[in-house]
Amino acid sequence: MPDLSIDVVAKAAGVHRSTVSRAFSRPEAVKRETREHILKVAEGLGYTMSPLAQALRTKTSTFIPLIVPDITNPFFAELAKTMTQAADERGYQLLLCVTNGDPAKTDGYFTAMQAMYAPFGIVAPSTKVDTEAMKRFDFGHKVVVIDRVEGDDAVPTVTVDSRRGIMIALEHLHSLGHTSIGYVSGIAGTHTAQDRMDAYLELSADSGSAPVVLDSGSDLDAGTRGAEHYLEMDNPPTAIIAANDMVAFAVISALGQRGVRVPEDVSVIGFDGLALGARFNPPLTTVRQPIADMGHIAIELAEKQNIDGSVDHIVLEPQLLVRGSTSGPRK
Amino acid sequence: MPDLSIDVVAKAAGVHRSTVSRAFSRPEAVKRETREHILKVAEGLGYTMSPLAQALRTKTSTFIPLIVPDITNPFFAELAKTMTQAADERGYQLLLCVTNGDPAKTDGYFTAMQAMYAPFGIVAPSTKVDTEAMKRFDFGHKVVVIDRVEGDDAVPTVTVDSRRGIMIALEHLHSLGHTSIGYVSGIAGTHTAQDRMDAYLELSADSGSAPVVLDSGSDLDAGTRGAEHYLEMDNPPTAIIAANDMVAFAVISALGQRGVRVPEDVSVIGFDGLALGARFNPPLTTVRQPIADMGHIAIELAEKQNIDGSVDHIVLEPQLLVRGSTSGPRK
DNA sequence: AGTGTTATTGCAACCGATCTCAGCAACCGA
DNA sequence: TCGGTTGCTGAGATCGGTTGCAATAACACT
Repeated sequence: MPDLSIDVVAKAAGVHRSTVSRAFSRPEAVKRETREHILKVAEGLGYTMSPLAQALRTKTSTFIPLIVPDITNPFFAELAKTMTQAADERGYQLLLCVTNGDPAKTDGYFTAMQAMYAPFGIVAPSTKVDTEAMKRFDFGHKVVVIDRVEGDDAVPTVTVDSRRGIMIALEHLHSLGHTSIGYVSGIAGTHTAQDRMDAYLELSADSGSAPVVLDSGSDLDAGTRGAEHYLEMDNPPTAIIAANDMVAFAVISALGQRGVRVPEDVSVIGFDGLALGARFNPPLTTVRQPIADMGHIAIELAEKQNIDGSVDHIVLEPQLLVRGSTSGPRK
Repeated sequence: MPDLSIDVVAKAAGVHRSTVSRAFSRPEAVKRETREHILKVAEGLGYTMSPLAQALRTKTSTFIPLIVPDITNPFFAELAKTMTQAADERGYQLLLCVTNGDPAKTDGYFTAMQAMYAPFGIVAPSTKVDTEAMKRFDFGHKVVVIDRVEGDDAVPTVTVDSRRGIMIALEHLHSLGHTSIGYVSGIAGTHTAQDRMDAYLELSADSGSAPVVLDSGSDLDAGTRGAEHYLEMDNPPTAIIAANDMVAFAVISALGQRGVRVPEDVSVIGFDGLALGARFNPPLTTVRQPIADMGHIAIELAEKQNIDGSVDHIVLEPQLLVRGSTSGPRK
């Protein structure tokens, strides 16, 4: 294809290139027939504007970075999926940035995105976000965080109500007759992770039963360790709340290897609502986060902040998703 | 930050901007001290070159698109993960493009990437790739496909030896004493999927036992249907090969819901070697694909093609990964 | 000293758009 | 008929770099 630039189209349409430019990016500024003619000619040539050149000139592109610690984690994968779509709908291109939990990489992405004139970015952190540090980057001012942040900082956030989620899990388990309910903390050192744990501790105490934290680690093996701890107990709980679905999988897997069956011997409930959970063995009962909504909302918040500088903190409602990993306690 | 352009740095360093440009992109063309001075000044200012401006001028960027049908599928997620890293190491930025199985989207991404001067791209297809159609796009000439393609076409590819993989699975099962081995086909209508199926049919016949295809669909429910089919059989096989890990998960899950236990009642072996499989219940025995290698190789192939136009077809060796979902047949 | 390299650096056009400003024609009311 | 809008289009500078070419300096050799 002979290089297609705006000038080529302009010549072909017999107008100046500034007119072509306007025909595309500010249609109302061009006489109707002229515009239609130009568009037709452009179409015929198979011409599309160069996003690069546009970005360079206008200092604003359509790249929007989604910074996640690990795309292999289905939660982030689902988030990425809905966000690509949400971004697409609005004419953005999602740029997936994987940090592997290295905060330094986040910084690197920030400056890179700044250089690409990204209008804003979305960060799904793996640690408690230090908004102060973040703000040291120009780009830190145009970011939406998918987690809670400390204080009511000037960074928009989307989260699900952790306390409510744990409450739902607890209620479900109570309604099945469980009174001794353990907890396995999970991957990621986010505020969200912290909140879930705190909520468990608090609500558990409220209901009169002593909390049993089987593991409070934040690495991939929390589930395995939690299961081991469970096995060592004389009087293990009859149900376990896992801080997230991945941990729940690990718990059930580790338990299964020792001959403990779910939900016959012990009930397990996760937190996330991953699609994958439906195909687990057994299908995982879980507290569902509206991941798709989070993706859309994150982008909306970002746009909103960009326009009027408003900083919102959206807290979504979790939902109980009953599948097969919970049942009444073993007699 | 006051806009940092090459001219600012040039002024600060007391040289012309072309010298600054060279100091960065063609170091050997600048006197050593000058270069070091410039770099120091730039560093002090916190300056980095605009990839956009560079791309615009040189007509070649560092964006490399990875086109996948579904990032939610752990196979693609793992691929994306290793590829981001591989890309990073070579100074590229991976642009994740999700098609959701819509071929039209692939076309769209092609032209978009062309416009961004991506030097090349990687496609992990969800259907048999039509290289002819692909070549109609300029960008189709700079793509590496993660699948086999028809004929020895002019498109570089990376795959794992499907036949060998199925053979490994079969051998493993045979060695455990299984003689009746079923097969559940899987997600994706790729050549790879086809090859696995064909290999099963052929090798199965070779070994004297009649092939039992429990399901040949290519959607997400293949596993579930396969399990149902299994349950309806009078003389079900004692082992099942699943076309990929996700399907294996679904099969085991569906079976589990009907009280059929793996591996006690029936052995199941997957194909992919997903990390997730280690945390399944039971941990999934599977034929491992060297996904990390595939990512690196894909990028190498692309670079190679870019440089000398060579088109290679790399076929990797799969490996048996024995975990907990296979055992001897039930007596 | 004169001439021929070779190493460095500056100059200025160019990549493909955007956008301000100016020019021009048509239209309006007095 | 004339000054004043209003609507549309063209000119040309600009975004932040790259690069071929020319200019200059430094050094070698006859």
